[in-house]
Amino acid sequence: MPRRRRHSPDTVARMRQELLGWYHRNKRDLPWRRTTDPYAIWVSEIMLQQTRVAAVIDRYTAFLQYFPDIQSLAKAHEQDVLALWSGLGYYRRARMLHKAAQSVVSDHNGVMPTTAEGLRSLPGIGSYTAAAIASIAHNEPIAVIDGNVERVLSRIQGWHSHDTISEAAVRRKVDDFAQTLIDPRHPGDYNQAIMELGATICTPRNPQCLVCPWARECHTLGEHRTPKRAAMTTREIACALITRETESRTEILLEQRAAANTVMPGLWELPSIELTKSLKTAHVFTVRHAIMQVNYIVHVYSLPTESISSSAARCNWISADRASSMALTGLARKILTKAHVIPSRSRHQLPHPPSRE
DNA sequence: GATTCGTGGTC
DNA sequence: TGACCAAGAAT
Repeated sequence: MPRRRRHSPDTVARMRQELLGWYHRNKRDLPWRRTTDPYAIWVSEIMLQQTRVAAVIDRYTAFLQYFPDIQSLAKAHEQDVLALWSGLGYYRRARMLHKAAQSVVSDHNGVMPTTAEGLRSLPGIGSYTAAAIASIAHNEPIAVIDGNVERVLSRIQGWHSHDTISEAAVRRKVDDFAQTLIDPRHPGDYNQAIMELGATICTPRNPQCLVCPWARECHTLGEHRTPKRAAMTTREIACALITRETESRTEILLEQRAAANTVMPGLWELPSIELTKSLKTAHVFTVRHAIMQVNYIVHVYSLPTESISSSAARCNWISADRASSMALTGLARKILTKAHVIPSRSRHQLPHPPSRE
């Protein structure tokens, strides 16, 4: 027996009109909405994965300035790609984007696949990103399902997992509903519109139902259940701030994380030292830095070079000027900024172009 | 299906 | 103020 249809074709048509009308009146002016270049759309979608719009805007602009097309990205050094990603997090995204660009050049004659199915075969492009690029850049009528879409549609229908309905089953219902709702004439705008609604109106907390274009269709007006998260743990660590002066410049000792490391491989950070061996007299300051489920309390010590022993194989003297444009971890960037070794990034100052010798 | 991967803004 | 979380993908 077929499931009861909750929305007639008329209702679907009205919802499309309500959403697209709201979007055209309220959409934010974002840099990736000013282009139709599939490569630029791609870069924006990778950066936006699990990352807020506000954090992406300047990084997107800088990335496209230094890698304006697939060819320039494909021939870049990975360290320079990571340098432009420094501080954004989830660095695997940058490495996969780089590898995917090389794959497009070597295996696809330099031309990106144009369908969601084709895009899906590139590293770093999953179902969401494939649908986003195909719909926005090529008008393919395929619905995106991200955290926003899942929340918006679940709230409208009052869907949530419980004893007899698994999360996967809810997800399948959301998929079906999303694909029913998408406007086949304006798939890119429709997909961006429903995400924009989730990001600005139908937010996780305190949804603005009074101004929501879909309030009339919504069964719950903002109800949403989220699973509890694992508690954060706290860990105390220490690192060494070691500088030296040459005739013309300040240099800082930095250590490159091993390529085999599962976390942030290849990125640069301050040499770590044992907490117990740190000297109180050499203490500079303490910073807090949360990475995933761990809240780090980081003690920074100013130490002589000799205190870095046998494990210093990956250490290099780096000029302060160059350090700021390298692939630093977010923590290293935070410490070097606080210690005034490198300048803080102003909002309008783009990251320096990758420099290599 | 559950884990893992970063970071900084928000309330 | 610290928990929450943001346009996911890979394994």
